[in-house]
Amino acid sequence: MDNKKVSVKDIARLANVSIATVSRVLNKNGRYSAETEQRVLDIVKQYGYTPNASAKSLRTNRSQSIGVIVPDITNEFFAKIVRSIENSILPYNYSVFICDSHEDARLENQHLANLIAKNVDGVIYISGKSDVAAQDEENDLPVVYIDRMPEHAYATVQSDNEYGGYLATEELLRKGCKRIVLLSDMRPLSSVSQRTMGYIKAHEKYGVTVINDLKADGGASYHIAKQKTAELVEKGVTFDGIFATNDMMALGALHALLEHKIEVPGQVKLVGFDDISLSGFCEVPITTITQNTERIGERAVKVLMKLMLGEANDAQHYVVPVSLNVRKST
Amino acid sequence: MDNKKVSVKDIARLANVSIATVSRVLNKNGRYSAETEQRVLDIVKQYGYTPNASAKSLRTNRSQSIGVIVPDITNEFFAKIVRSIENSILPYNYSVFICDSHEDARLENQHLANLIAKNVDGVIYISGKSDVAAQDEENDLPVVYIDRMPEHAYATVQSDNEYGGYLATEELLRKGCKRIVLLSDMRPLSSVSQRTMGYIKAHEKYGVTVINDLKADGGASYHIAKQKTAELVEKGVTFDGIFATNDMMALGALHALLEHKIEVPGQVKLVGFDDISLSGFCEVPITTITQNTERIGERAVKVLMKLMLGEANDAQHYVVPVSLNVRKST
DNA sequence: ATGAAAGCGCTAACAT
DNA sequence: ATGTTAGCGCTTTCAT
Repeated sequence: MDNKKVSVKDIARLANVSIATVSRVLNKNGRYSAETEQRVLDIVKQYGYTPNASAKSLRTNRSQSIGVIVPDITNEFFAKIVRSIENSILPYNYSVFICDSHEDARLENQHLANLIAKNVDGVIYISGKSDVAAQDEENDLPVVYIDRMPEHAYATVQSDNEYGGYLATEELLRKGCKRIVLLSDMRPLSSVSQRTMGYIKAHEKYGVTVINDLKADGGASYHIAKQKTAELVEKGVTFDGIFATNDMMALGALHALLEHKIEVPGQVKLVGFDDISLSGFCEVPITTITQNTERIGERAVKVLMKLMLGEANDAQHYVVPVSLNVRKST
Repeated sequence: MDNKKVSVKDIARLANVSIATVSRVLNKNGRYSAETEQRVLDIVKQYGYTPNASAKSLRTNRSQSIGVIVPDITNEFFAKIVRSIENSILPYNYSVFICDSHEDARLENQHLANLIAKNVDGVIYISGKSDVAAQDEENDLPVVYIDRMPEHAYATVQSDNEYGGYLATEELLRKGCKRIVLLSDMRPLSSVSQRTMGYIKAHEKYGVTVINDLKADGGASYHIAKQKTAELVEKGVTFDGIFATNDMMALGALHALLEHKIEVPGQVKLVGFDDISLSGFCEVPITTITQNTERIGERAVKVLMKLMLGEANDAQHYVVPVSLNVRKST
């Protein structure tokens, strides 16, 4: 965007070589003398030449950029993943388009179309879509799904959600809880059902019966969780533990309990999931499952690079470990 | 990225027109019959044709994408702005590159260079740089600065920081505080100095002397604020109010006070800035200044569009209103 | 080791 | 109203 942007042509002229040679030097393709290389590089530096990405992209059909589609960049958990993705791909000199889908499938598709039109080399995708990846199959765009796994996804990276659910529930069980409410997102997200599975398995392991009445489904939001919890209390349901499938819901539950003068962890113990900073900073710091956002982002980039370079011969599925972060609520 | 991507050429052939006509239809440049238009559009739809952005960009020298440089996408305040920017520019069919600078000037420059190489049409920039915008002047890339204002910036959008600082301090003053600690980021950020100015003006207005010993500078972080506040208490400094220039710092202060058994708002009242959700969810919900992230993003996009379209004849400086959100800490 | 030239897909003169 | 054509800046055969 300089007033008069210099091009290969200019560099070639100034260095007394052909444009082909300039291109070779710039791309380290060999077949030039050390001397020529130096000369070209000097001129390049002197004139602050940078190759025109559009031209390059047009010619090579690769754009050196990727897209990342997230449900809500405002959510710390997703923001951290995005940040890790960016950090991890920076060394490869890729740029990243961020698309916030607002948990809306229509917007997701629009964004995906935009990204394709922009010639991205690959996409990292946290999709709200529970099912298939139909349109991704058509075009052979490399896509790695993270956090939520649509069926038939070829490449995925996710936390060990089931074990996380297990750990969370086990923590409650070990601290003596017998009637544990499962406060879960009702959307058909793989992450949620996996966490639920962990909840069930922990019960089995500890020989405690899962009580279905204690399931309180709803949206993933703070408000719904708060309301659902309040309802349970007001209906007189007895319970001594809550496992919320994410921290925002755990926080909502906490507030509902506190408002009803129920002591945490005295009367009811509480575990969340994600480990967003809110869970550590609230009235009663909440025990939670830490997701390693750093690792998730790194791994997603690694896998995507593999796909983009055509080095992946078969499906790529990665699971990153989670850990229990015990705080005051248990 | 389809297996065999269709091009204007294909569409032209299939529709029995020239490629020029196809281009005209697609860009609504007129000089074609309604009938031709229909035919072309049908074919386009039928074959799912999308123009190659690289080619278009190469030809027109515009990429239909912008860059956004933020200090920390993980910070809810910045994330909200990013989201608003995205929402606002979506209708124009621009894509946005996100660059997280980690508050690091070197990274900022690298990102900026990358963006320029990627041919972005403009940049929205939350810079850590306190000074100038030297290199932006060279290349005539449209840049709008938000939140933090380097000197000589041509286009800026920011909150009414001074008034925010005034409102915050006034709230403390009106509730009877006489000795108000200013807990501020020591980095030379325009936003901080403006808020400080508001703090001073409020004192003047209410005839209360500003006590310089009560200034506690430090980084913008939770931990530093907590530590600084603890120090004040331990040194036996008397104060009855704290104005922290952002919510994370306010939270740090709150925790330090609580740990020292100082009642909030009983003994010390506290006001923050930003209105991130954390400030509403903590032990003692913190009174704060709400920044209208929505409006900031919208306005930034409006201004940037103006610049990109060459419609701005002179410097563009916008200030968006703030408001006081009274909670429990005052 | 180097150069000439074709062509990626598109837009915009310039014809007609 | 429509077509022909040059050329954006680059990579990549194919020569030499």
